[in-house]
Amino acid sequence: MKKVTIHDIAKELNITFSSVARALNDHPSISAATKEAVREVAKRLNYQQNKVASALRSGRSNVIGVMVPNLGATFFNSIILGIETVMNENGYTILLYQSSESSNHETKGIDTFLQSRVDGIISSIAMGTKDLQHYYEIKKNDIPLLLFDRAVDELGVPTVRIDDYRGGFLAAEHLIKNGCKRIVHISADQNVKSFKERFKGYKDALKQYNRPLEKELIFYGKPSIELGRDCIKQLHEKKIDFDGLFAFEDYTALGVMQQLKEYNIKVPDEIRVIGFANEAFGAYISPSLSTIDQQSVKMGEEAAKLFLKLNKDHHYYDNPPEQIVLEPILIERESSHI
Amino acid sequence: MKKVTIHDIAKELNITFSSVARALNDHPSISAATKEAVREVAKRLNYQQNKVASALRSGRSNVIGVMVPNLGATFFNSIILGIETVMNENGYTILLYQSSESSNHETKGIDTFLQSRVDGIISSIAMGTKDLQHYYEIKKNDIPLLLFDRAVDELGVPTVRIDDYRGGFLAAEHLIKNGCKRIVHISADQNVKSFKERFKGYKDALKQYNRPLEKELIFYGKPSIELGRDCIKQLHEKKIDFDGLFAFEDYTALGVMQQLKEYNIKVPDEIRVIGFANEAFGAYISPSLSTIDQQSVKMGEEAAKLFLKLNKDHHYYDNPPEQIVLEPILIERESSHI
DNA sequence: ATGAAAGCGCTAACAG
DNA sequence: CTGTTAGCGCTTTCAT
Repeated sequence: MKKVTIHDIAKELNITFSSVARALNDHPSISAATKEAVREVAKRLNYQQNKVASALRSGRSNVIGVMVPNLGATFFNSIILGIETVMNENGYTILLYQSSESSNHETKGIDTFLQSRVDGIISSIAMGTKDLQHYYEIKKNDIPLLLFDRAVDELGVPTVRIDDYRGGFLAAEHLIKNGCKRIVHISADQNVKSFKERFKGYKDALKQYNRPLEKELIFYGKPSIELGRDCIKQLHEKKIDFDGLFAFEDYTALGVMQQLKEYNIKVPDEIRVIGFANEAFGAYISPSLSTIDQQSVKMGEEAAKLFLKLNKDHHYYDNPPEQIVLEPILIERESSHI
Repeated sequence: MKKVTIHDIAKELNITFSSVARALNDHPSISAATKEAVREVAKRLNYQQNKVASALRSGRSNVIGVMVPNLGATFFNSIILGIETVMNENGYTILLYQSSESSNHETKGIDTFLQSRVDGIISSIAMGTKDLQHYYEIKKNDIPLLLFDRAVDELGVPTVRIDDYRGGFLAAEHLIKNGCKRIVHISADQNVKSFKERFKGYKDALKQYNRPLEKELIFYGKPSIELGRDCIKQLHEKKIDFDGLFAFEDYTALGVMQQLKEYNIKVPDEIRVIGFANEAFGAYISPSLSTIDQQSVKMGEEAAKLFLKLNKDHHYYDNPPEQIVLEPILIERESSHI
């Protein structure tokens, strides 16, 4: 079945194909009668606009490239949900790419986006990315770029993230207010900005409430259940005394709770625990896990909205890059309650 | 910055743009020397192929439309992960669309896919979809269509799903083997095929082990924690005796466990519970939840692979539609163990 | 092995 | 209000 084009419609009506095109695009200088007739024939012939041709000619594709480090993470899936919802309402479609935290894949994805002539790119930078060359390439091509979560100021593009510092502060403050005197913090690789910020929030909360920062209460590792268990084992072996624990992400906090249970140490009675990220499981384990919500769906929505706002008049890069910072939300559950 | 095209490269080398095109596409009848030279200049000028033009002319876009009912569900996110991984390795990019379980949205999405001249569509049908018109439209356009999970035979297209019947059977059989005499089943809307099949598996397991099917042990409702709690409340009020429970999905099973805990009924000692879907939280609650794994990532991978295989020689619809049925996997955890 | 030429289906500037 | 015309950047057939 040969695809029907505007030429077929034109022939049917004895008008030119450009009139048809205008009618279909609801151009003001086309009579209502013609529009009506064109639409009728278009429907009858089952016409489908060829967006590829349209994109080639007009230079606009109505496609947005969305790049995430990891499609396996709830956080990024929620972001995609937010972006897709808003973008779709505004007539854009999502071209999806996963960098798998690799700079190479990321570069390939961005190449694909540029080659596909996307109208913009919304991305969260892969952990493996040191050289930002491929991101500069986007700007050089004058393609709107927006970064979320794993953002970096150096690029000078709009960003949406949450206030990790504030999240860390809230978590630590919450434990302090719940009577904790010696609060352990488990963190990770300090060149991931969010983790560093959470740590900083913790430190400043201690300072503000006149608590000392104690080296023996700080741990580092890779986000995992195992990390949490290990830390508790170490604390136990070294007989280090503590009554609160703030883990930089929920799975680590989960490991902590599991290991404490094995040692028969009661949460929250003896140790109060809080995580970060508000993973789905936290509400269902017992005791349920207090945590900091990152508003991931909202982050996606805000990213899309900011993008659309800045792109409205096609002066995306004209002003200093706007930065949206979302408030983290303290979720108080059983694990931290006195 | 004006985009560089094959014409620019041609000018630079004093050859025609068609030679450049051929060189870049590694056409056999181009000398190695020319190819080399072209590639060098292309790199130097930072040439980026315009896929839009290529797609328009060739009729192939290397884009696959992926439609899911709900981007908020872990299940579909895992499927997307599987599809993206395999498709990406094979040079395809994913155009993503969410139907939100609405037939209208779904139709709009499929229109977009067709207008974007995708090379194929991989979809899971929205719950709200009764009329399959828009899916027939895809076939009429001779665009390869593959359905996963929410598949329907009527369309006569390749499908990938898990054996829900077998899953239901495995779940019920597992409870029987763990000594359960009276097994409750919670299901839902029986016009969702998967749910009906799970129920059928349950019934046949009972039959095979010479257990009667008892109406008072069967419940229906909308997948939710509340549903699980409600059922337990009803069973409790009516003082119905039971020692096993198979919920058609994990959140319902979670509600069951929560309510049993409130009644101080011990799982698994007094009641053994199993869910379906292997949601992330199941491993972390206590007692941990036994369930049936749906192999969602694998389902996505298999969908992509089958699509690619059938599309290899561009005779996608030439043979009777291939059906892949994945085996559900019984995950034995604490909630069902004697 | 390379060149010439046509055209995919549309948008948009210009002309009337 | 409608028609004419010229491409967008590429693939591909037919010549040479």
